[in-house]
Amino acid sequence: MKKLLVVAGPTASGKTSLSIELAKLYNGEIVSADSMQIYRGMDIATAKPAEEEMRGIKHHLIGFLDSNKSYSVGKYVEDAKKAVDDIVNRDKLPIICGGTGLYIDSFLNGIEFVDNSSDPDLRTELNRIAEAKGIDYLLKMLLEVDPYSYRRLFEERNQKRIVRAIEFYKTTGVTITEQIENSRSNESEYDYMIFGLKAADRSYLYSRINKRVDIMVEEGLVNEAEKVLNSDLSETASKAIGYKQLKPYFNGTSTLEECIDRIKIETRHYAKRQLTWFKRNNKINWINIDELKSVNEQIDYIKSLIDNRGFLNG
RNA sequence: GCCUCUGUAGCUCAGUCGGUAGAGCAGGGGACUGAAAAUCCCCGUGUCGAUGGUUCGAUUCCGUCCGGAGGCA
Repeated sequence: MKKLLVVAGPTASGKTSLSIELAKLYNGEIVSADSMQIYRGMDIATAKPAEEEMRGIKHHLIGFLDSNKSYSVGKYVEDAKKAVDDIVNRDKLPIICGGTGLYIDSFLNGIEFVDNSSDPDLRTELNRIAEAKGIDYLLKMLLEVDPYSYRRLFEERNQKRIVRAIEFYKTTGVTITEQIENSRSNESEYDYMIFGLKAADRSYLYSRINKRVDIMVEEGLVNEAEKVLNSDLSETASKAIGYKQLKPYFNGTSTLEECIDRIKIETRHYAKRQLTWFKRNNKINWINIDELKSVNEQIDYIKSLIDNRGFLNG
Protein backbone atom coordinates (compact mmCIF):
# COMPACT_ATOMS: atom_id res chain seq x y z
CA MET A 1 0.00 0.00 0.00
CA LYS A 2 1.13 3.48 -0.78
CA LYS A 3 2.12 5.39 2.29
CA LEU A 4 1.38 9.01 2.83
CA LEU A 5 0.97 11.68 5.45
CA VAL A 6 -1.95 14.04 5.80
CA VAL A 7 -2.03 17.46 7.46
CA ALA A 8 -5.51 18.82 8.07
CA GLY A 9 -7.04 21.55 10.17
CA PRO A 10 -8.86 24.85 10.03
CA THR A 11 -7.66 27.89 8.17
CA ALA A 12 -4.80 29.83 9.81
CA SER A 13 -3.78 26.92 12.01
CA GLY A 14 -0.34 26.62 10.45
CA LYS A 15 -0.73 23.73 8.03
CA THR A 16 1.46 25.24 5.33
CA SER A 17 4.68 25.67 7.29
CA LEU A 18 4.21 22.38 9.10
CA SER A 19 3.77 20.45 5.87
CA ILE A 20 6.84 22.06 4.34
CA GLU A 21 8.97 21.08 7.33
CA LEU A 22 7.55 17.56 7.18
CA ALA A 23 8.45 17.36 3.51
CA LYS A 24 11.99 18.47 4.27
CA LEU A 25 12.33 15.92 7.02
CA TYR A 26 10.92 12.95 5.11
CA ASN A 27 11.90 13.73 1.52
CA GLY A 28 8.35 14.54 0.62
CA GLU A 29 6.27 16.55 -1.80
CA ILE A 30 3.08 18.33 -0.97
CA VAL A 31 -0.30 17.72 -2.53
CA SER A 32 -2.63 20.56 -1.63
CA ALA A 33 -6.20 19.76 -0.62
CA ASP A 34 -7.60 23.21 -0.88
CA SER A 35 -10.56 24.10 -3.06
CA MET A 36 -9.44 27.68 -3.62
CA GLN A 37 -5.66 27.54 -3.82
CA ILE A 38 -6.13 25.64 -7.07
CA TYR A 39 -6.80 28.92 -8.85
CA ARG A 40 -4.29 31.17 -10.56
CA GLY A 41 -4.29 34.79 -9.51
CA MET A 42 -6.05 34.14 -6.24
CA ASP A 43 -2.94 34.25 -4.11
CA ILE A 44 -3.22 36.56 -1.14
CA ALA A 45 -6.81 35.77 -0.16
CA THR A 46 -6.24 32.03 -0.30
CA ALA A 47 -2.97 32.30 1.68
CA LYS A 48 -1.09 30.40 -0.97
CA PRO A 49 2.48 29.68 0.07
CA ALA A 50 4.88 31.99 -1.72
CA GLU A 51 7.71 30.51 -3.78
CA GLU A 52 10.38 31.29 -1.18
CA GLU A 53 8.19 29.91 1.57
CA MET A 54 8.10 26.54 -0.19
CA ARG A 55 11.84 26.09 0.44
CA GLY A 56 12.25 24.15 -2.75
CA ILE A 57 9.59 21.63 -1.84
CA LYS A 58 7.46 20.69 -4.79
CA HIS A 59 3.77 21.56 -4.40
CA HIS A 60 1.02 19.97 -6.44
CA LEU A 61 -2.50 21.19 -7.20
CA ILE A 62 -1.81 24.80 -6.38
CA GLY A 63 -2.50 27.62 -8.83
CA PHE A 64 -2.96 25.34 -11.84
CA LEU A 65 -6.45 26.38 -12.93
CA ASP A 66 -7.84 29.60 -14.39
CA SER A 67 -10.42 31.16 -12.14
CA ASN A 68 -13.06 31.11 -14.85
CA LYS A 69 -13.01 27.30 -14.67
CA SER A 70 -15.20 25.29 -12.34
CA TYR A 71 -13.87 22.48 -10.26
CA SER A 72 -15.28 19.72 -8.12
CA VAL A 73 -14.49 16.94 -5.66
CA GLY A 74 -14.60 14.37 -8.40
CA LYS A 75 -11.88 16.13 -10.32
CA TYR A 76 -9.90 16.59 -7.18
CA VAL A 77 -9.89 12.87 -6.40
CA GLU A 78 -8.63 12.19 -9.91
CA ASP A 79 -5.98 14.91 -9.83
CA ALA A 80 -4.77 14.01 -6.36
CA LYS A 81 -4.49 10.36 -7.31
CA LYS A 82 -2.31 11.27 -10.29
CA ALA A 83 -0.13 13.55 -8.23
CA VAL A 84 0.31 10.98 -5.46
CA ASP A 85 1.16 8.21 -7.91
CA ASP A 86 3.69 10.45 -9.58
CA ILE A 87 5.33 11.25 -6.27
CA VAL A 88 5.40 7.62 -5.16
CA ASN A 89 6.91 6.58 -8.49
CA ARG A 90 9.78 8.93 -7.84
CA ASP A 91 10.30 7.37 -4.39
CA LYS A 92 9.19 10.37 -2.48
CA LEU A 93 6.64 10.67 0.29
CA PRO A 94 3.33 12.35 -0.58
CA ILE A 95 2.01 14.76 2.02
CA ILE A 96 -1.60 15.80 1.58
CA CYS A 97 -2.14 19.19 3.15
CA GLY A 98 -5.27 21.26 3.22
CA GLY A 99 -8.46 22.40 4.83
CA THR A 100 -11.07 21.12 2.42
CA GLY A 101 -12.34 18.16 4.41
CA LEU A 102 -14.55 16.80 1.68
CA TYR A 103 -11.62 16.63 -0.73
CA ILE A 104 -9.37 14.92 1.78
CA ASP A 105 -11.92 12.32 2.85
CA SER A 106 -13.07 11.60 -0.67
CA PHE A 107 -9.52 11.05 -1.78
CA LEU A 108 -8.46 8.92 1.18
CA ASN A 109 -11.56 6.76 1.07
CA GLY A 110 -11.27 6.29 -2.64
CA ILE A 111 -14.78 7.44 -3.29
CA GLU A 112 -15.68 6.68 -6.84
CA PHE A 113 -17.59 9.48 -8.38
CA VAL A 114 -19.75 7.89 -10.99
CA ASP A 115 -19.15 9.23 -14.47
CA ASN A 116 -21.79 11.59 -15.75
CA SER A 117 -23.61 11.88 -12.47
CA SER A 118 -23.47 15.59 -12.87
CA ASP A 119 -25.78 17.58 -15.09
CA PRO A 120 -25.43 21.35 -14.77
CA ASP A 121 -28.44 22.06 -16.97
CA LEU A 122 -30.67 19.83 -14.90
CA ARG A 123 -29.29 21.44 -11.80
CA THR A 124 -30.15 24.88 -13.09
CA GLU A 125 -33.61 23.72 -13.99
CA LEU A 126 -34.20 22.20 -10.57
CA ASN A 127 -33.05 25.38 -8.90
CA ARG A 128 -35.44 27.32 -11.08
CA ILE A 129 -38.27 25.04 -10.06
CA ALA A 130 -37.37 25.60 -6.43
CA GLU A 131 -37.52 29.37 -6.90
CA ALA A 132 -40.82 29.21 -8.73
CA LYS A 133 -42.71 26.54 -6.83
CA GLY A 134 -40.92 26.42 -3.52
CA ILE A 135 -38.73 23.95 -1.81
CA ASP A 136 -41.67 21.77 -0.79
CA TYR A 137 -42.37 21.06 -4.42
CA LEU A 138 -38.77 19.99 -4.86
CA LEU A 139 -39.05 17.74 -1.83
CA LYS A 140 -42.12 16.13 -3.36
CA MET A 141 -40.11 15.40 -6.51
CA LEU A 142 -37.43 13.81 -4.38
CA LEU A 143 -39.97 11.73 -2.47
CA GLU A 144 -41.16 10.20 -5.72
CA VAL A 145 -37.74 9.01 -6.85
CA ASP A 146 -35.83 8.48 -3.62
CA PRO A 147 -37.90 8.22 -0.42
CA TYR A 148 -34.91 7.36 1.70
CA SER A 149 -32.99 10.51 0.79
CA TYR A 150 -36.22 12.42 1.23
CA ARG A 151 -36.41 11.30 4.84
CA ARG A 152 -32.80 12.26 5.34
CA LEU A 153 -33.19 15.69 3.79
CA PHE A 154 -36.71 16.96 4.37
CA GLU A 155 -36.09 18.41 7.78
CA GLU A 156 -33.14 20.64 7.07
CA ARG A 157 -34.61 21.79 3.75
CA ASN A 158 -31.21 22.28 2.18
CA GLN A 159 -32.00 23.14 -1.41
CA LYS A 160 -28.54 22.39 -2.70
CA ARG A 161 -28.58 18.90 -1.29
CA ILE A 162 -32.13 18.16 -2.41
CA VAL A 163 -31.30 19.31 -5.93
CA ARG A 164 -28.22 17.14 -5.93
CA ALA A 165 -30.16 14.08 -4.77
CA ILE A 166 -32.68 14.43 -7.58
CA GLU A 167 -29.96 15.18 -10.09
CA PHE A 168 -27.98 12.15 -9.01
CA TYR A 169 -30.89 9.80 -9.40
CA LYS A 170 -31.97 11.21 -12.74
CA THR A 171 -28.51 10.98 -14.26
CA THR A 172 -27.44 7.60 -12.87
CA GLY A 173 -30.61 5.68 -12.03
CA VAL A 174 -29.10 5.01 -8.62
CA THR A 175 -30.10 6.90 -5.50
CA ILE A 176 -27.55 9.11 -3.79
CA THR A 177 -28.13 7.20 -0.57
CA GLU A 178 -27.08 3.95 -2.24
CA GLN A 179 -24.05 5.70 -3.69
CA ILE A 180 -23.05 6.89 -0.24
CA GLU A 181 -23.48 3.45 1.27
CA ASN A 182 -21.57 1.73 -1.50
CA SER A 183 -18.66 4.09 -1.34
CA ARG A 184 -18.43 3.86 2.43
CA SER A 185 -17.55 0.23 2.17
CA ASN A 186 -14.56 1.07 -0.03
CA GLU A 187 -11.21 0.26 1.49
CA SER A 188 -8.66 3.02 1.25
CA GLU A 189 -5.85 2.14 -1.12
CA TYR A 190 -3.50 4.22 1.01
CA ASP A 191 -1.75 3.61 4.26
CA TYR A 192 -1.70 6.97 5.93
CA MET A 193 -1.26 8.87 9.15
CA ILE A 194 -3.35 11.97 9.52
CA PHE A 195 -2.51 14.93 11.73
CA GLY A 196 -4.91 17.69 12.64
CA LEU A 197 -4.05 21.12 13.91
CA LYS A 198 -6.40 22.78 16.34
CA ALA A 199 -6.45 25.20 19.23
CA ALA A 200 -7.72 24.03 22.60
CA ASP A 201 -8.80 27.60 23.08
CA ARG A 202 -10.85 28.70 20.12
CA SER A 203 -10.13 32.36 20.71
CA TYR A 204 -6.45 31.68 20.03
CA LEU A 205 -7.28 30.44 16.55
CA TYR A 206 -9.60 33.40 16.03
CA SER A 207 -6.91 35.88 16.95
CA ARG A 208 -4.60 34.20 14.45
CA ILE A 209 -7.28 34.54 11.79
CA ASN A 210 -7.83 38.21 12.55
CA LYS A 211 -4.13 38.89 12.45
CA ARG A 212 -3.69 37.04 9.19
CA VAL A 213 -6.43 39.00 7.48
CA ASP A 214 -4.74 42.23 8.53
CA ILE A 215 -1.50 40.93 7.01
CA MET A 216 -3.33 40.06 3.79
CA VAL A 217 -4.53 43.64 3.55
CA GLU A 218 -0.97 44.89 4.04
CA GLU A 219 0.18 42.55 1.30
CA GLY A 220 -2.27 44.01 -1.17
CA LEU A 221 -5.51 42.09 -0.76
CA VAL A 222 -7.56 45.06 -1.94
CA ASN A 223 -5.69 45.28 -5.24
CA GLU A 224 -5.93 41.57 -5.80
CA ALA A 225 -9.65 41.68 -5.04
CA GLU A 226 -10.21 44.44 -7.55
CA LYS A 227 -8.48 42.40 -10.22
CA VAL A 228 -10.24 39.16 -9.36
CA LEU A 229 -13.69 40.74 -9.09
CA ASN A 230 -13.24 42.36 -12.49
CA SER A 231 -12.37 39.09 -14.15
CA ASP A 232 -14.65 36.36 -15.37
CA LEU A 233 -15.07 34.09 -12.36
CA SER A 234 -16.47 30.59 -12.35
CA GLU A 235 -19.15 29.84 -9.83
CA THR A 236 -16.68 27.79 -7.85
CA ALA A 237 -14.01 30.49 -7.72
CA SER A 238 -16.49 33.22 -6.85
CA LYS A 239 -17.12 31.52 -3.53
CA ALA A 240 -13.68 32.37 -2.12
CA ILE A 241 -13.64 34.39 1.07
CA GLY A 242 -11.80 37.67 0.82
CA TYR A 243 -13.05 39.17 -2.43
CA LYS A 244 -16.83 39.32 -2.40
CA GLN A 245 -16.78 40.90 1.06
CA LEU A 246 -14.95 43.90 -0.41
CA LYS A 247 -17.65 44.67 -2.97
CA PRO A 248 -19.45 47.18 -0.70
CA TYR A 249 -16.17 49.04 -0.35
CA PHE A 250 -15.69 49.23 -4.11
CA ASN A 251 -19.31 50.34 -4.50
CA GLY A 252 -18.81 52.98 -1.87
CA THR A 253 -21.60 51.60 0.29
CA SER A 254 -19.41 50.77 3.24
CA THR A 255 -15.98 51.47 4.64
CA LEU A 256 -12.89 49.38 4.06
CA GLU A 257 -12.73 48.61 7.75
CA GLU A 258 -16.26 47.21 7.80
CA CYS A 259 -15.51 44.97 4.84
CA ILE A 260 -12.32 43.71 6.43
CA ASP A 261 -14.25 42.89 9.59
CA ARG A 262 -16.67 40.96 7.44
CA ILE A 263 -13.80 38.93 5.97
CA LYS A 264 -12.60 38.12 9.46
CA ILE A 265 -16.04 37.05 10.61
CA GLU A 266 -16.66 34.82 7.62
CA THR A 267 -13.22 33.29 7.92
CA ARG A 268 -13.99 32.48 11.56
CA HIS A 269 -17.27 30.87 10.56
CA TYR A 270 -15.44 28.88 7.94
CA ALA A 271 -12.86 27.70 10.46
CA LYS A 272 -15.63 26.52 12.75
CA ARG A 273 -17.23 24.51 9.96
CA GLN A 274 -13.89 22.95 9.15
CA LEU A 275 -13.44 21.95 12.78
CA THR A 276 -16.90 20.39 12.85
CA TRP A 277 -16.00 18.38 9.79
CA PHE A 278 -12.63 17.13 11.10
CA LYS A 279 -13.86 16.47 14.65
CA ARG A 280 -15.79 13.40 13.66
CA ASN A 281 -12.72 11.81 12.09
CA ASN A 282 -11.38 9.55 14.81
CA LYS A 283 -8.23 8.71 12.84
CA ILE A 284 -6.85 12.20 13.29
CA ASN A 285 -3.89 12.68 15.61
CA TRP A 286 -4.62 16.10 17.06
CA ILE A 287 -1.96 18.69 17.71
CA ASN A 288 -2.80 21.62 19.97
CA ILE A 289 -1.30 24.71 18.44
CA ASP A 290 -1.76 26.78 21.58
CA GLU A 291 0.40 24.25 23.35
CA LEU A 292 2.90 23.29 20.63
CA LYS A 293 3.25 26.75 19.16
CA SER A 294 6.39 26.40 17.09
CA VAL A 295 6.68 24.26 14.01
CA ASN A 296 9.73 22.57 15.55
CA GLU A 297 7.74 21.40 18.56
CA GLN A 298 5.01 20.13 16.29
CA ILE A 299 7.52 18.30 14.12
CA ASP A 300 9.14 16.65 17.14
CA TYR A 301 5.77 15.45 18.33
CA ILE A 302 4.75 14.13 14.93
CA LYS A 303 8.11 12.44 14.50
CA SER A 304 7.61 10.64 17.79
CA LEU A 305 4.17 9.44 16.71
CA ILE A 306 5.51 8.22 13.38
CA ASP A 307 8.48 6.49 15.01
CA ASN A 308 6.34 4.85 17.70
CA ARG A 309 4.21 3.31 15.06
CA GLY A 310 7.13 2.47 12.85
CA PHE A 311 5.03 3.96 10.11
CA LEU A 312 7.81 4.86 7.72
CA ASN A 313 10.03 1.90 8.44
CA GLY A 314 10.89 -0.42 5.62
C1' G B 1 -25.53 75.67 36.07
C1' C B 2 -30.37 74.76 33.64
C1' C B 3 -33.32 71.92 29.97
C1' U B 4 -34.17 67.61 26.84
C1' C B 5 -33.06 62.74 25.43
C1' U B 6 -30.68 58.24 26.96
C1' G B 7 -28.69 53.80 30.10
C1' U B 8 -32.24 46.35 28.70
C1' A B 9 -27.82 39.79 26.29
C1' G B 10 -20.58 40.50 24.26
C1' C B 11 -22.52 44.64 20.36
C1' U B 12 -26.82 47.47 18.02
C1' C B 13 -31.50 48.07 19.65
C1' A B 14 -37.12 46.39 20.43
C1' G B 15 -40.48 45.85 24.45
C1' U B 16 -43.25 45.52 29.05
C1' C B 17 -50.78 50.69 29.15
C1' G B 18 -46.94 47.75 36.41
C1' G B 19 -47.27 40.72 36.78
C1' U B 20 -38.97 39.94 36.16
C1' A B 21 -38.17 40.45 28.63
C1' G B 22 -36.88 39.48 22.68
C1' A B 23 -34.80 40.43 17.64
C1' G B 24 -30.48 41.07 14.43
C1' C B 25 -25.29 40.57 14.71
C1' A B 26 -21.38 38.19 17.48
C1' G B 27 -20.74 33.46 19.95
C1' G B 28 -21.71 27.94 20.68
C1' G B 29 -23.25 22.93 18.82
C1' G B 30 -24.34 19.94 14.56
C1' A B 31 -25.00 18.08 9.40
C1' C B 32 -22.24 17.33 4.95
C1' U B 33 -20.46 11.96 -1.13
C1' G B 34 -19.28 15.55 -8.60
C1' A B 35 -20.91 23.82 -6.02
C1' A B 36 -17.71 22.31 0.12
C1' A B 37 -13.87 29.03 1.40
C1' A B 38 -20.38 26.19 -0.61
C1' U B 39 -25.10 24.97 1.52
C1' C B 40 -28.18 23.95 5.63
C1' C B 41 -30.25 22.81 10.83
C1' C B 42 -30.44 23.76 16.25
C1' C B 43 -29.17 26.97 20.74
C1' G B 44 -31.19 33.56 23.91
C1' U B 45 -31.66 34.32 32.32
C1' G B 46 -29.82 38.99 31.30
C1' U B 47 -28.45 42.24 39.26
C1' C B 48 -33.62 45.48 32.35
C1' G B 49 -27.37 51.73 35.39
C1' A B 50 -27.56 52.36 41.20
C1' U B 51 -30.51 53.46 45.28
C1' G B 52 -34.93 55.01 47.91
C1' G B 53 -40.42 55.57 47.42
C1' U B 54 -45.57 54.30 45.75
C1' U B 55 -47.75 49.31 45.12
C1' C B 56 -49.87 42.80 46.85
C1' G B 57 -46.02 43.25 43.02
C1' A B 58 -41.38 47.85 39.65
C1' U B 59 -37.15 46.72 34.51
C1' U B 60 -41.81 49.60 33.55
C1' C B 61 -44.53 55.08 37.63
C1' C B 62 -42.10 59.00 41.05
C1' G B 63 -37.57 61.05 43.70
C1' U B 64 -32.28 61.14 44.17
C1' C B 65 -27.52 59.74 42.49
C1' C B 66 -24.00 57.89 38.74
C1' G B 67 -22.62 57.27 33.37
C1' G B 68 -23.54 58.85 27.99
C1' A B 69 -25.52 62.29 23.95
C1' G B 70 -27.49 66.93 22.54
C1' G B 71 -29.42 71.99 23.42
C1' C B 72 -29.43 76.75 26.18
C1' A B 73 -26.18 79.61 28.83
